[in-house]
Amino acid sequence: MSPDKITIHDIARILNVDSSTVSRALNDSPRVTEKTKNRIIAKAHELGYQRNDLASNLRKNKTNTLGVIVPRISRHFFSSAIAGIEETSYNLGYNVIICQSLEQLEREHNNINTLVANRVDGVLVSISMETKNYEHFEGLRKRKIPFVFFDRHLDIPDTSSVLIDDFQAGFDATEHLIIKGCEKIAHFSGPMHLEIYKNRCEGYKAALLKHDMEFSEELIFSSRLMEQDGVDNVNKIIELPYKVDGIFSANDVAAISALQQLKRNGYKIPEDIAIVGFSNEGISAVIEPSLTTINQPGFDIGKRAAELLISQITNSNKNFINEKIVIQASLVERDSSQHNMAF
Amino acid sequence: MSPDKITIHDIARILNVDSSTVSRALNDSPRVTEKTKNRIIAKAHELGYQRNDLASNLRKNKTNTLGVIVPRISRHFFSSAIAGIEETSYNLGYNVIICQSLEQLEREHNNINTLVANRVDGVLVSISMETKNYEHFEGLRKRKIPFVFFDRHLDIPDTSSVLIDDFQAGFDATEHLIIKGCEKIAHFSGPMHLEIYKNRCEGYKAALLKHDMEFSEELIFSSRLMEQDGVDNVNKIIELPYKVDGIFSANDVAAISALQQLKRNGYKIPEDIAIVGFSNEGISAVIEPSLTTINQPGFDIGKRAAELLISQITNSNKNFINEKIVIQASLVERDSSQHNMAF
DNA sequence: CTGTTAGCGCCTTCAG
DNA sequence: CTGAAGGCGCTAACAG
Repeated sequence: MSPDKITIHDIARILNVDSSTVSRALNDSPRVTEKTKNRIIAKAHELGYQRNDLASNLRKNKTNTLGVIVPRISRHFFSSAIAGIEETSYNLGYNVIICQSLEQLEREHNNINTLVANRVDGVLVSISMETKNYEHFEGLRKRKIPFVFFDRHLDIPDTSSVLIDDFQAGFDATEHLIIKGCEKIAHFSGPMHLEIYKNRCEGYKAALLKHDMEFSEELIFSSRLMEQDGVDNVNKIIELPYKVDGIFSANDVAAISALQQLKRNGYKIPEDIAIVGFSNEGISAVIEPSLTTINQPGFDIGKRAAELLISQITNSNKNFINEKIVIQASLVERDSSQHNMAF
Repeated sequence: MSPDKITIHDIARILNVDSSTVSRALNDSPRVTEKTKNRIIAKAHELGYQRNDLASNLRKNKTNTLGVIVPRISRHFFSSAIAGIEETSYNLGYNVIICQSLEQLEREHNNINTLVANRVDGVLVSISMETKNYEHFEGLRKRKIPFVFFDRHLDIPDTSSVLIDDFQAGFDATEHLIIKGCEKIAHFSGPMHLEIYKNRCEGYKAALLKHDMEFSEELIFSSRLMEQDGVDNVNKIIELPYKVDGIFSANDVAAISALQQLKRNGYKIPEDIAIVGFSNEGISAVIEPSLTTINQPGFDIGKRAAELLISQITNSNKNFINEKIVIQASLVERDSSQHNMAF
């Protein structure tokens, strides 16, 4: 007999029991004698048996697998979130299938189809920049596959999300700059149809309002989350007829490239211009202490999202309830999270 | 009929054909009339049918799924590699299941079991720091599941790997410092039982030798890839009775934390001490231009590894051949790879 | 406590 | 070109 492809039937035949007994023993059913159970387990081990989860899952109609869709795995925030998801899943006996949308709606659509075809028990998703409506998520709902948004979400009724309090974070970041004495604060934003960027911008505005500072559209710079954006924005800021002495960047990429571009132009940070940028575990470790950051706890968000999803899977009566977990982002001068130990 | 769980039998019944015809049509078999094929496809679409890949895979004994095991997803090099793997897999119709070993042998073992149970068609793995022998990979071989190492590998007969030319990279890095005029060059290493760190160190030694420079054990600092290591190493260097004017760090974490610690101590980079550190797409974008890096093309390695594995899966006669793809790491002053556009 | 039976949903011979 | 039949490997009812 070839050593690959041992089945419960092989074990059953060798031990002169029925395959269902083998199945029960291997699943640690209490309805098998300790003795036969041990015999079976020993033999299975000896033969190097590995259950075929495909068959098992097909039969049980449950895969213990979560699907995850992120815009881009290599963005540190998302890989941190995936690490959190994986950690929770591993502990709770779930596998994880990862998909990237690469910010494309069509791919996000395909990802969902793949996950459905693989009969995942639930889906965690952070939407692409192109995603503006939710019809493709209705397919999941129809199939009773629960899903939870994390970070980038759509405002769909009866849908759970794990989010950062972006309004508050934007407010804190801006107020921090105001308190430091900044008088002209620019804001680097992201695609404005994404809730997270809208909310961060609202926080920015609210902080200005609270401190009786003038708001000007001219100081809002949109962005496609590219490195070049930070450079371009700095070039525009330098051209302005007045002096900008603070920047609140809602995305880390622009914050860092802006920092470098400012330095190239002889600016001192934070003396000439203070910067507060969004960041997350790890990245802030490599940038200068001069750059204050709003820490996005990606790992924690992943963990919480996975926990929430799995609880919805387990208590199937709780599917598709509207549960919002809002996590506060913290303003830090220097990120000392343990997750920056390796990047 | 509930809208979830449509099967080929449902479609067959509605259309008064046999389920096998539906199966054929949906798989675009040439042995079905265009007309019935279209009828079937239209109806499937209308009902929102999604093939149950579990059943299909079980029957076909092929999952079109690759398993990936990495030490830690959130390390940027690995998330880049995963991005490359995912990209290739997506294009070639494969799914990807991701596992983390978290640098633990036991988890790596569990990961393999999980992947086997899920009947992946092949495995891509970068081993944990604890992995020193390969008995757990023999299980894969027995089951005829091909696997390919990338980056961190074991030297197993008849096993393919996609690697960086670490010796050459270490040599180049060190020679770069020598040419810049450094006379005392320290080396920050990693766990020495890992081939990659051993080879980088050998490259370092070879460069010193070529340029008639003295090699001293005192200037080799080992590391567990923690941020603290760079700090500790710098503190030791400062205490030395002679002046160290160059550092070649075989790991990015130590390079960056060392850079910061040196600055805290008033050193100017690269005037007082020049540093060359390993890095990879993205990370070097956030560090100072003063820090020269050896760029590890993680995305490319992932791509190549996935291509190689899938080709072995496809040509099953080519399984378990010893194919080594060696990729050159490039020394760059400033990484301008497109993949650093977002992190 | 163990065996028998019957599928999970799909694909693939083999007939017609 | 299409239908009938069988089985991938496993589990869950139902007997005994």
